[in-house]
Amino acid sequence: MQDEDAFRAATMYYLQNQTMDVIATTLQVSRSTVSRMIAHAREVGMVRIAVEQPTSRSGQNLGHRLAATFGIRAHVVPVRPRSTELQRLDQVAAVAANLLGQWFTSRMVLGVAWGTTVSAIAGHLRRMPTTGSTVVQLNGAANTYASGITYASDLIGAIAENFDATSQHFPVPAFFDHPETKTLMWRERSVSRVLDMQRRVDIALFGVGALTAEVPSHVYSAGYLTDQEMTALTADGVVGDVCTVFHREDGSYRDIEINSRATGPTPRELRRIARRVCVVVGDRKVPALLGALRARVATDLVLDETTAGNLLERATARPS
Amino acid sequence: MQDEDAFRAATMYYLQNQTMDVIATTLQVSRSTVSRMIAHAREVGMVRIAVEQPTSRSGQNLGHRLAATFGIRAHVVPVRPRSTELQRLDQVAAVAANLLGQWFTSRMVLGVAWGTTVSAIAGHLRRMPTTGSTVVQLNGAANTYASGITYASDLIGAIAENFDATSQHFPVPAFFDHPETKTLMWRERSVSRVLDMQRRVDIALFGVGALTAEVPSHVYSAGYLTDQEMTALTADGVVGDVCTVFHREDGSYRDIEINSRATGPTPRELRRIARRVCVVVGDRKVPALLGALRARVATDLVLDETTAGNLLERATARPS
DNA sequence: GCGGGTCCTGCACGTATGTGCAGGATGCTT
DNA sequence: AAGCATCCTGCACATACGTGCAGGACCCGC
Repeated sequence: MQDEDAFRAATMYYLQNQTMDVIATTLQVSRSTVSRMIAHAREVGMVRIAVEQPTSRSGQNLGHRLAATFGIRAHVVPVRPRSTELQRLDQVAAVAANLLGQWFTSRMVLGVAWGTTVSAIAGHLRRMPTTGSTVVQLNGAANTYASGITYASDLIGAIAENFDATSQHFPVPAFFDHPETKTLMWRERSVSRVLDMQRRVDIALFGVGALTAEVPSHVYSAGYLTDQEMTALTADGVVGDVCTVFHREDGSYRDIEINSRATGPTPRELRRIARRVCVVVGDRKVPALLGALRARVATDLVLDETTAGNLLERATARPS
Repeated sequence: MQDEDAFRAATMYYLQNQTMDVIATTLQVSRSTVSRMIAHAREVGMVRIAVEQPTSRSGQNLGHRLAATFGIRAHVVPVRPRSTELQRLDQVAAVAANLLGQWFTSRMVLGVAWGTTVSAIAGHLRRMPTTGSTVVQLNGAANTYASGITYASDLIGAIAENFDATSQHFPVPAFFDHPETKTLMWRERSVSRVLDMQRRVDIALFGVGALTAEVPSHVYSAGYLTDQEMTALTADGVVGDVCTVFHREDGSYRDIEINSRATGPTPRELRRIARRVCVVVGDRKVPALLGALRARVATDLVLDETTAGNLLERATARPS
């Protein structure tokens, strides 16, 4: 049996730290095969590696300070000082994927937003079979120009497949044009089924969108919003969004017209979810992130250390 | 900060799988230092590695068959077919130590027996700081000839130290000469304090002693039992012991005179403990192990695969 | 301020590990 | 049964990693 030998090899390698040569002899195969078997074992999630903050030490480091400031669990990812934002995204996504793999188990429901960040995370997931679990899309994804559904749909599908979970898509646009349409659609059974599932989410996974971005987030670039809408948002003091629901830097999100047409859960709705994992990379996202944290959308924050530093600085420099 | 950098290095290495060279550049140290930092991180338990049985597959393998036969969780350790018993002990102990490290956390109470097996496990523990936890000795250790206390005491102390736990010794002989002495001692506060702690044990760790051993177990060799007592045990059909309480191959342990003078918990008392980890190596221990399992002393069994094979064979060949 | 610890680092070397490639097995198709 | 595609293996090489050793920083105590 394929996996059986991989398990033996992985056990001998990681738990008993034998060299691959010894394992090869035991299993009567070549050393290279053992190398491949162990790689396989890692890929299918048979091997789980966790690195934990040493418990001691006076909360002087970024992680503890973030935790103390915002009442969240912070996972600060070390990155090289001069790495590009894309590299950082990759690193942070790798860590987030690992964490998700540890937290998500059988019979759970995972809610995911869609976007560059979540997509990067999906790319780093390591196969981990579960049973009876579900992956549900948190916000709509079709826009006026392209259906956009393929993208979000592939993403959800890939994540679900990774966990052997069933996937639940959300067949609505990111924003409705008219609030009334939303009200009506929300009564459709095809939609309300998804909404029901969203209420059962155990872990939510999302990034934040930044309105102020030099490189605009997917939501703003791909024709989801008109110029007119963008202007209105700016005038309202909006800095970004979480799951297509916009907010200001102080964490408020009321009286923002477009939110009545948005399809994702509001911060208030999100807060009903036990574990809410927010993954962020990029200094330009700091104001949006600050607002998101003040709206208490996250219980866990995964970010690179430079962004973390900037976030803390801005949070303490301009207390809301 | 020492640990801080080790954490960064370990994260980059294990979670983002960067090469040590890259990490060295980032941290501005030499690659060898990074290698040492990561080794350090592993040693202090900052890195946790678990290997899990792939969930699938038709319970044809030893682990599943053992689990099904005895209603326990079985952890079968792969070993080289021609390895010596000492090597196997080493391998199995490494795995057991790893499992213990995963299970034992802050504010728990760990009960340990003492003996060759437990001693080997202690040697493989990786440092893992906890708070508010306790390690308590499960059975007495002084015999007629030598105090024996040093040995058991060092063992308990070493395990406790590994977890930053307080240790609770059990200052009584392995066996009393007269049952009445036991009764009286059990009322002493110094003893009853330990007994109270034993009742709060969350995880128990022990091996099994085999009476039939070619190489006799510590308990039988070191002058703990007289020749006369050994003869009596054999006549009674005794095959081995768990925590100095003897049992027969069918799992019964009543009407064995010496048990009334033994200091360890009986199977019945053990069964009150939620997790009971039995670690066994050696074919000669199979009959004793079989009896122990039938007495339901264990919830988790860690053993090498040849012993596992023999155990299953004997269990099915001679159903009690 | 000087000898003698102890601890830590980088170097250099040998060993352990990952991977492109080519040959062989297996299984499916025609 | 031959043809073809796919998968798997071992070889050989390049790379990555662990560790003994020697030099330097630091800390004491006198």
